[in-house]
Amino acid sequence: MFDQFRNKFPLTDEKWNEYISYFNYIEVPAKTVLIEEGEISKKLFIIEKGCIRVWFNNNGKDLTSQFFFENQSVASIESFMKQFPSPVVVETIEPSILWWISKNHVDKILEEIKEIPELRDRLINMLFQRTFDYMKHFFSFIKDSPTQRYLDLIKEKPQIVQRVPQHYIASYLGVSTVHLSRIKSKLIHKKE
Amino acid sequence: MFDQFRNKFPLTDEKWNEYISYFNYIEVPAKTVLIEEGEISKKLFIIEKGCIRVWFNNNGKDLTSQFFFENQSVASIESFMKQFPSPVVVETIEPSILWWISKNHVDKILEEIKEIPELRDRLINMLFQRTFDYMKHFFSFIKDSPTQRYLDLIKEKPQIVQRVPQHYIASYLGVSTVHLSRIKSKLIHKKE
DNA sequence: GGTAGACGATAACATTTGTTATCAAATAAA
DNA sequence: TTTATTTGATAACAAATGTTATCGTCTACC
Repeated sequence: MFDQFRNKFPLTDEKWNEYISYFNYIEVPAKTVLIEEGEISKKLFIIEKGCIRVWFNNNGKDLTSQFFFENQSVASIESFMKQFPSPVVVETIEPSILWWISKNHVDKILEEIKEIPELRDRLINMLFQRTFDYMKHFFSFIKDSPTQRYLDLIKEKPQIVQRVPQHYIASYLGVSTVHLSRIKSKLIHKKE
Repeated sequence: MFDQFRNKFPLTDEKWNEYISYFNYIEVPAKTVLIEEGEISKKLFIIEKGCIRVWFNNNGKDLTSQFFFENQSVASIESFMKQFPSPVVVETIEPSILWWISKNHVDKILEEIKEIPELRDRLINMLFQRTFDYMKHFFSFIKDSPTQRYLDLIKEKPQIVQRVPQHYIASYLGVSTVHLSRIKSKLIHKKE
């Protein structure tokens, strides 16, 4: 699992092995809640196999903010970084194989990494990149119609459309399940 | 202008004076375009007095993404950091007094700052914080009604409601000017 | 002072989207 | 296999929001 990333990190073998020894292997069924709403998140997950959804409860309505797949890391990021109650639920969609690492160990790694200029700069770039990604996602909400957002999703994140049940996609796009059905139906009839 | 920030930066007086010498003073009237759409942004601005709007053009429609006021720094941030064409326009709303600094100088300062652990960590925290702010803004779009977003705006950013013309606020909230008028009107009648 | 432009309210109508309910198909569990 | 659960489509109606047009007020500028 971790070997594929080995060459991306200019670390000694000792450090590398120390870091990967912090990770714990688990297998979980579909619909397993990994982090509950209100919980202070102490774990960050890496997905070896499977699919995870991050969502929050808005007056009983299920609102999905992100999906994650193989080789991505997942956490209730604000809760994990700042140690306050998680506003979101982190939950598997498919049966999944995961590796998790504790907050303490991540902090330790981060502190050490910051002293290595190359990795420090990469962390900073990653944070910039994340901001840009959020901006992009955010802009699409104000400027595009749900139909356009659905078309973009098919184009840019086909995995989501293929692997995720449609009502989760609706909650991700910010429309009702009924309306997403309508959108799909209209798209099909236009094509013909 | 810069003295008020002096004690926040653990720098020698020489460094501090060098850094502030990079800034250039300008005064501009209302509706001055500081960065055009498509331009590669070379400047970052700090507002001494006035108010700035960042917006982008979506099929002829004016969509506002952010407002900035006194003591805030403004740039077409993706364009400035990555040097690609700016997707947004940066424009004054009121007559403004500004200080700008060039990309080269910012890069120089950032490189030097990264070597000072306290400032480096503050930069990293700032980037995390920015991500969280974007997430928050983004979430409010999917979970709240325009009426709720307007009420939040009054509560959390009263400056915007007070100083910014209403049609810009509508474009910031993602609704038509007519609809924002309706929202205001309904709120007034409910209160009575 | 007068005039043009910017700004905001409102009405009438069109379009989009949500809600509730029902049904059918697929899937998982027993 | 049988049954329950999940998933998705569709119809009918309600609510939210956009569009276009008109009008009044205010402000900047000549």
